[in-house]
Amino acid sequence: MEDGESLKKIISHSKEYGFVIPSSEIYEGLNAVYDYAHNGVLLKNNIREYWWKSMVQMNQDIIGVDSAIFMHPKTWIASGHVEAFNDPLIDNKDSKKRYRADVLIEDYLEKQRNKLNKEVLKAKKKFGDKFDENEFITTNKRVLELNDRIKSINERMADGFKNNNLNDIENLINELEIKCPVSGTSNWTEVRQFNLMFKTNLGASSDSNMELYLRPETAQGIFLNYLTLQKTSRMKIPFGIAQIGKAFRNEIVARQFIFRMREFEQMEMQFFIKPGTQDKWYKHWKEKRMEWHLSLGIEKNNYRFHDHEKLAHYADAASDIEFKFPFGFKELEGIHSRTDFDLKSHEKLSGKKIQYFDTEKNESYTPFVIETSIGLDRMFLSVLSSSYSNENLEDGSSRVVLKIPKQIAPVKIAVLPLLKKDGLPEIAKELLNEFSSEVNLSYDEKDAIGRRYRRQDAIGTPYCITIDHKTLEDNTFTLRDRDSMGQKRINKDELINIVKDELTINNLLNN
RNA sequence: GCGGGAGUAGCUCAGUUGGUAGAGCGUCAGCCUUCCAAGCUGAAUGUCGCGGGUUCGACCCCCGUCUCCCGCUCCA
Repeated sequence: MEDGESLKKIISHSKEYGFVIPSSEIYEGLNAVYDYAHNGVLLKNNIREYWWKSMVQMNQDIIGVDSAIFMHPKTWIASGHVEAFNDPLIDNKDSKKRYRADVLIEDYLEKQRNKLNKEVLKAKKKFGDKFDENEFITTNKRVLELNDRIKSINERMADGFKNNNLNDIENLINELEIKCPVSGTSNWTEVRQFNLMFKTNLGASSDSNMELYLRPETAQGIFLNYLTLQKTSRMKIPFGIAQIGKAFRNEIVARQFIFRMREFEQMEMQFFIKPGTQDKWYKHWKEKRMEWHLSLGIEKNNYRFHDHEKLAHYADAASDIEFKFPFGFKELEGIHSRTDFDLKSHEKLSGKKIQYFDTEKNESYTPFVIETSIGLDRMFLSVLSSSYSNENLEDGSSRVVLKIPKQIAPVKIAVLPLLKKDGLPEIAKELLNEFSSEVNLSYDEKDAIGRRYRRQDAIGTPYCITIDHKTLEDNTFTLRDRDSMGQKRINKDELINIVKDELTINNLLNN
């Protein structure tokens, strides 16, 4: 199947069977905003629960928090988002390529510096011991010009960026006749500012309000609360703080269904460690997190690590767990060694001491942090896209089946009376009542039994239980398996065991 | 934001050189049926993405706009 095709199929299947639907559709929808319908919520909740239990409930050294989406605006100054999330961008009209305007100038500058270095090296060789770099630069006319140019560009860039003056940046690009590396032309659009954080106002009246951002990541809610959480839970390093919540980014291009949305949900954990131990813990969490993914039982080849070469400003090591989505391998989860960057900058900006006191050594220090951060919506899409399959059956017919890992399937068992008479529906409903507090069930009495099986296949229900006339005599029923389509006769005790052994999230956790 | 493609019922799509819409599947009601969709009968469902223009008349032509997919771009 072609990639584009298969994503399209998943999108329409998602809608038709109540997983994910476009937001505000009666008003023509909103770009890259989606709502989760009934089966979608069930699946999403299960993934969330699986993550939370395995990270928090099963780790005595990890605690939880649920911080507010609104945070003090200074948070984002300290975190570096105010600076780093404001990109001036420019397009080349010929090549249709888009660049960060400042990077374009930086690259140009880099070239000039290389030129200068070459000249210096050449002269060095020529003059040997007698060479004086400063003298050379100030006396050689050509080199002096080059040096002055570099200086002046540097200054202008600093000015332009300080005042956020897009015109300055644009003029500089035009003056320097910077060319697009692809088209080789200087046919540029104007420079535009992209702010990747959503702004809103706190306070209803216009004179008393405060401008703030919707959080672009949940991590800062952990860092700001780090010391209070550590103290109130009496945690000792190493320990972690986990959080699940929404984050918002005004992406330039939000696309590919729920893969990149402007409003999304993160599940992340910040693990606080002693400085110097980051290599060990980074490795530890990389392995741990991969294990977690693989324990779901989705084909192993769908996952791979991607170690970052270019690191973000806060990290000293970073790796992604990538998943093979219908549109290729893309980031599913990030494991970052964040050093003490965040805590240190909050400490600096707030003036409050945010350190850990080590009672054994009687000294305090700023912990280092290892972060694991996974997109819940991406996880959802990975489950959905890897479980979707269109099977051709021996009898020439076909079926669409979602082979979702049983333990996180939205509906675990469908209870189906073979006929809707002779008391069969009544027995089915009794079963429903008996098990619905344990697992999510569904009841269906409409249409031929085969059709009902297919309906359950389409939403990924692992088992169907069919009540027939024999049930009236001996209390047994047919158990039909989603993946093999095989059937067998079981009694209620056996059903209880199946529920207990196969269909709960605890089964995943105990493996 | 650029380029390409697309938007008609829940889904997949058809639609006569412009005369205000159809099919299959699905859904609902009923019948028939003792285990893998496609037996029978009946029914509902669309401001043809949205707004404007041309026209006596627009799903169809023109302009704008929104949304989706692909490529580029961007990505803490």
